[in-house]
Amino acid sequence: MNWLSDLNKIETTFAPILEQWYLIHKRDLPWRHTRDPYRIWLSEVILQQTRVAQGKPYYERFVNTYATIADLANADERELLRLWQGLGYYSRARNLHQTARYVTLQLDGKFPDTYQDLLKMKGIGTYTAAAIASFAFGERVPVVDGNVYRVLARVFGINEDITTTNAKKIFAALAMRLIQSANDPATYNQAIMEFGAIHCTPVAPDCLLCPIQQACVAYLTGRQHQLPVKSKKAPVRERYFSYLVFRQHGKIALRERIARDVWQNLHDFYLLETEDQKEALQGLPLPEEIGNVVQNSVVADSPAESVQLLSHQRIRARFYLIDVPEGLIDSLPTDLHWYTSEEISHLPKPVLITNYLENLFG
DNA sequence: AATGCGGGGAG
DNA sequence: CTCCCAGCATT
Repeated sequence: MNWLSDLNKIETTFAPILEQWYLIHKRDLPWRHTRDPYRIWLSEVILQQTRVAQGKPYYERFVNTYATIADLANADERELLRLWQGLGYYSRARNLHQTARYVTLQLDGKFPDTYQDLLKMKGIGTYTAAAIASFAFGERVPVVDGNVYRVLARVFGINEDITTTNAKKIFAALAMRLIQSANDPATYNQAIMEFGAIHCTPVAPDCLLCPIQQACVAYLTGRQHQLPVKSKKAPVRERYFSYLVFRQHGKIALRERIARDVWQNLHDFYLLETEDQKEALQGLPLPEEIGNVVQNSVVADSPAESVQLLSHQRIRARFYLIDVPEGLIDSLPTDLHWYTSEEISHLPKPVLITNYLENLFG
């Protein structure tokens, strides 16, 4: 059958075509100049769900601060989180630290060097394991990330919803067949992601200059903009935060967030969350533990609302600056700690908090 | 199989 | 505004 031979042809020529395209069009990125598994791992974790432009300065700071995995293993976790601040998905930083310690202490500093062993590390899933295995060790295992889903869905006309388990199996199997024809697995893996990132882009793919245009099912059927199929995500949760910013002698009270919630292990102020919008301190249900203090303190702020948009929540926050009189400090909750502005600058904090403090301190 | 987890840039 | 980014862990 004709269609069968055509399909086989594109399956075997796909990888070499992309590899050739890559050699001409690739960007010069810092992690492409090393085969050190530590640096490759670092770059891959930073780039999880993160654009190259956003992650690049963080990568530079991390390799400068922690030159080796042993340095990272010995790092203070708070300092590490401070360096990660602003990048989001903070569990990545904690998992990074945990794996650095495991490799340094339990594996005698020898980074796992196969896909299967890499998968066992905290924070390393199928994508990152494939990336490290191929980039650092040349293993012939395909990366499947958001770029790959998009490129393969279009070229091969796959309509499966990419958020489903079935789709993951289909794409993984196809990717495994395709990489068999690559001249070099590492180059091919870089190539397909780079191709998705700068050529076969989500909104405006450059089909007119595409090297596989005549083999692309989406192009030939005019469905570039329908593929890949991705089901709707859950609606954004609305949350209302009222922060009580206790201040005394220029120090401010913060505490570490420990609940299973956004910004775990980062620092913020005393927080009252309500089910609906509260526009003034008077409307807040003040708990016993702070009621006395607030009643007898000077409230300096009549705060405007600041909004922090996450991908899954919209947090509307108001900050009430509260000058605590002498003697009342002992009646505040014990998990609050007092810091100077200098000390606060070293604490890892959400962007919402950092922005407020910049406003406060100038 | 579903859900939660940040922040920012592009269009 | 919407989409989605070199995903992963947990339940």
